[in-house]
Amino acid sequence: MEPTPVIDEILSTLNEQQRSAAVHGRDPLLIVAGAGTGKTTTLAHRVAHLIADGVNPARILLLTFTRRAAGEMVRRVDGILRQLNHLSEKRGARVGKYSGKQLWGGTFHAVAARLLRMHGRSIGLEPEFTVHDRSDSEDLINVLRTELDLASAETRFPRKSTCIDIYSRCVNSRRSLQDVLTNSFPWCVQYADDLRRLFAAFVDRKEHNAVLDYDDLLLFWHGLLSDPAAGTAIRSRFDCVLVDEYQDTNLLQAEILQLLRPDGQGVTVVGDDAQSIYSFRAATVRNILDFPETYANTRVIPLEQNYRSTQPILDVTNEVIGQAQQRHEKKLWSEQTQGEPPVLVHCQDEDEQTEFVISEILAHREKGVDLRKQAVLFRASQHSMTLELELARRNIPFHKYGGLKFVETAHVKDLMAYMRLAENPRDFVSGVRVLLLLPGIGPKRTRDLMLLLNDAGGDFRVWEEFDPPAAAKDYWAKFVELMRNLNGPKLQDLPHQVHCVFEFYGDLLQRKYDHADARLRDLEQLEQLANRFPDRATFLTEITLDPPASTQDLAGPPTLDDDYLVLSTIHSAKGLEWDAVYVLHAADGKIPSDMATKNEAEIEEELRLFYVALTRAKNSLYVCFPLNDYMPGRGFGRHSMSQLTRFLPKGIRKRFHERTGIAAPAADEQVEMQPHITSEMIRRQSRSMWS
DNA sequence: TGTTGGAAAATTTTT
DNA sequence: TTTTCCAACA
Repeated sequence: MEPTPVIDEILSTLNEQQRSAAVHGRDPLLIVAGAGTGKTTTLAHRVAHLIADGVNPARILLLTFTRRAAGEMVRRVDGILRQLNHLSEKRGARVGKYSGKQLWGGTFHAVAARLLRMHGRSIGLEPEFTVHDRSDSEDLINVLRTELDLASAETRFPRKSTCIDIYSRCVNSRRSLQDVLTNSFPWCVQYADDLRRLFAAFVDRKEHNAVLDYDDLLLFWHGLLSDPAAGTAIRSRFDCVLVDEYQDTNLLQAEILQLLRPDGQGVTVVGDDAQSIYSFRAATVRNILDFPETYANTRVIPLEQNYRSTQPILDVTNEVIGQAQQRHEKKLWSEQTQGEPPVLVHCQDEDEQTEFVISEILAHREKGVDLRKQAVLFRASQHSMTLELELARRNIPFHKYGGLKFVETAHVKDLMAYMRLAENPRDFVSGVRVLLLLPGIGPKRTRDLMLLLNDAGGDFRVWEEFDPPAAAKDYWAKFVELMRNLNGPKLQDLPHQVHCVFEFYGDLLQRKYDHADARLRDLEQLEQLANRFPDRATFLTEITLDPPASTQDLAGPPTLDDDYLVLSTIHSAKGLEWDAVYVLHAADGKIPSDMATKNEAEIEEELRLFYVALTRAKNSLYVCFPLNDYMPGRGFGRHSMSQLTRFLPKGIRKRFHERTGIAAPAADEQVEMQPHITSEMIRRQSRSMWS
């Protein structure tokens, strides 16, 4: 079917490169989209065009990096389609009603979970599996490490998180243990045999417990596609597959894409090699660089016109990324030739940096730039601690993205473990977590009770026979009743289930943790959150695969007059933009991070990360660096580390306006401006300090 | 089972 | 400097 004149009209808002990407046929397509070049717009128009061209939206798969990105994409596609329907009707053209709501969208992991619940049975995977997050996997590794007696070796065995890192990298980069150890974890090579035993047990145990972890979701999806019957079934579901942020996919994901569309027909990938920042998760920039060789007849379309930043900012970002050794040459340009030069701020110490950033943010607000149009970016979550305290003290609302999340706090994990054990009584890690909360019950009894439950086929009634130790007497009967009720007919309603767990667990929480009040309020929020999910399995899976990124996400859609500043790790800022951007701690040791300068490849990734931070800015860009700073393990002082980031050599510095920070007011002055502190501020603060 | 002390190791980004 | 791990003890 030829595109209608109506769709041509809608596509007329795109520039030439964008339009040719949108109307490209079914041959493999690689869109190399520089920062701020209208990537989302282009992709949304392409999807709308496909649908208008007769492709059933339910047969389009849109793989994104976060659920937020997926939601945004669906919203945009739907908007374009509504416009299309409207225009067609006005012209009296006969067109079917199009909708973007039926699109398959989500992260690789979320889509994997959906497909595995639908088709898993055909490869012998029961659909009732629960999903483990990273810390659950660490817990399981820890159990197995003890069982296999690996911990008592004379030399120190790698810690549990290192074990998971190694395992995960093997799976996601499709490389052998030996290979991964030699290249990425050379100090663990001596444990190769023990690790192999450990991982074998890990795989067995996950199967036995009916759980899948992040890596399994991809691995099993890959397996599903490799199976002749199931693979054909999945492949026949989709006509087109579009992948966003392709530079941050790993080899396993690239193979999944290839298995989905072996000939590349209907495949579109979008990305920017200059923004590849997830190699620690085994992402490889080779996926996007090698795409044209992998798929025959690939058309490569670059997007170079930037609609986000002013030219003075682009001049700097172009030069910064120009320092990279391996990249696709491209020069971003903007029609907005005028603008303030970016500012390089020399601060004596972190307090001065904080003072400068806050006063500048307030000045911008005075000039009409809302707080929500401004963002403070940093390399590591910890880097914003001082700023957060000061913002709270001055009553300036903010939201922090990245770092420790709500669902990773111990009390939320506890509550979720009850729900998960009810959903899947074979889930050993969740069972252990829940049982250990009871006084008088330790590792030994926990193990026995879980084995008992397993033998009973997951029927919690077997626990009624158990004679609890004195300390657990008060709790045991109530606990078993709770677990039975969670799976009984009386407690169908999900928020009510959460509430019942809350009532039982609240008591234990107060015995176990400090800040009990704040934690209890978190759990109330969780109860509210449960309202948004249709059933328990969906709730558990979604919360694990896409946890609320900030506390704001829990409060529901923000109201219009709700203005707040954004604080974010650079990683979590990917794909976003603000009028004014402040980059903190642009000093060697922090950017690039001390921990990521072992080799050239790592340093180059830090450079790209810095590039991502700078390219978030539309009009104003501030890069701050404190001269005197605290460095872990070295104490406080003026360090050689604390010099301006190596990513801004003299030549590039010339493009900045340089200035000094603002000294913090004297101590007594500060006391005078002390505002009232709300519980919300304290909660926000304390939350970020728990682990 | 639960707590405590001491030694050793790590210190970032996240689906 | 702080966190994590493990062994010994109550």
